[in-house]
Amino acid sequence: MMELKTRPRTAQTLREALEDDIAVGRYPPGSRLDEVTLAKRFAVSRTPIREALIELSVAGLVEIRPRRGAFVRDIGISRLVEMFQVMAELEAMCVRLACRRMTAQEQAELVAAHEACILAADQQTPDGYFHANERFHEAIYAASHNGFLAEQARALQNRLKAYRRLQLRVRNRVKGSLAEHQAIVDAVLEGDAEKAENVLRSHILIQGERFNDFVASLGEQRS
Amino acid sequence: MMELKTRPRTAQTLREALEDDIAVGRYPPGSRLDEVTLAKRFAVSRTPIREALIELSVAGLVEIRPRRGAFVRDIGISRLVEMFQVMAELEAMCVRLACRRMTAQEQAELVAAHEACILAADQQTPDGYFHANERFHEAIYAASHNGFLAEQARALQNRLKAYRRLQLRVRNRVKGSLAEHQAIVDAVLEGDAEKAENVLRSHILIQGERFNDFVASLGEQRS
DNA sequence: TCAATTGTTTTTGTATACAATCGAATGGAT
DNA sequence: ATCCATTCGATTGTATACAAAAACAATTGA
Repeated sequence: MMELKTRPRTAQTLREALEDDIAVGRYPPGSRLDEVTLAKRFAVSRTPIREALIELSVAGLVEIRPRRGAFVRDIGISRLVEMFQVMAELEAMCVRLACRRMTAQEQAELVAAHEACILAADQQTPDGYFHANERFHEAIYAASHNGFLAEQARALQNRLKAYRRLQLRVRNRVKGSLAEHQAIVDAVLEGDAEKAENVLRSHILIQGERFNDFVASLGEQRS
Repeated sequence: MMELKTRPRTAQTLREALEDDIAVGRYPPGSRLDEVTLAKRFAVSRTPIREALIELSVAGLVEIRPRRGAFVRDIGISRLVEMFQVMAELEAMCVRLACRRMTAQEQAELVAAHEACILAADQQTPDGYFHANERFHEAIYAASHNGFLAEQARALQNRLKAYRRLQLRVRNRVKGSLAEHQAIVDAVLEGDAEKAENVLRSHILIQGERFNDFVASLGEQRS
């Protein structure tokens, strides 16, 4: 047994805790989320656990099959590609708007985030790059000045988190990602909305494709 | 008092029932959704009511302020415009994909839906047009062959339902909507993805603008 | 040996009971 | 009369109890 009872100090919600556990692979896709087990783990009753699971199911991370329980949603590769396609379009929309509306501070933040990415890439710390990358994209969402769009983008990014993380393991992907970021920053600073949009769109789409390759290569190894 | 106890025969879920009640204006924006009242109305305990409210809050229709209850989300005019902007982009993406990938049956369904719209418009029954219109857009979502995208589009359309309904009351809007539909169908049949995308995008955006006008005109009346 | 049916056990779904918090009302002081 | 504090009521959040359904196991029959 010997389970850690719960996450220590941070007063996050149950939903967030479960979200992280799923993203980090503690509960792998397809696995069953037993209510009483979770209740014991977090030292609460089943009620708040159920409520958290319902939230996650609406958010799409978990699938609740009536009368038989909650399962970590196992996203097929084709659906994953679909999700990256939508993500690409949302982000493209974000930069397009950002080009027109972003303030000087927001431009500065974008550049700063980009430089943080470069730094993190130098240090060969993939997790560091992951976080810097999140900051970079967040800067774009915020600069769109469309709060609803930003929320949608964040929500979807969150759902894809686990897969994006994996994706960075692909050979030379960090380097490529960085070059694409550079092109995006350049286009934004030039005010070339169309170019920025196109570069960002393919920056995201490429992730879906690379992930596809990644999975395919796993399949080859096995055979 | 004299409340109807619950919707009669249809075995919809609690969430759907509340969704409809909100869309139809039974619970206007900003109003409080008292758990015990709802529980009595639907003749269930608070537990399933709470779970439904949580679903609605994640879906964005309801806002849960901790320790003080659930409220029908009052969407400000500017946020509404933001939502229509995103909706426009999602639908544009749908037709773009649909142009490339739709089957003959799907084309036929789109045309059929369009004809149903014309019919409903002739009969001057705004609610009839509303439903025919939903069918038309659903045809486009489905034809995108991107299941995730279709889900997102449906979800957002659902959130905007109440406002789209109101919006059709604007003078000559049905006529204009119909003309736009015709242009979309034409472009799709020609296989002109770019044209279809642009027409559909402005078809949605116009709704946000018209809604804006609508609200503004209400303001004038009051003063 | 395998299939099917029945009985047991586990787990979800719902109701109810209890605890904690918020807000309104009341009362007192300036 | 107004403002602040305290108390009481109402309502949310959580725990527990109960009902119903599904998964599982065992036993019986072919």
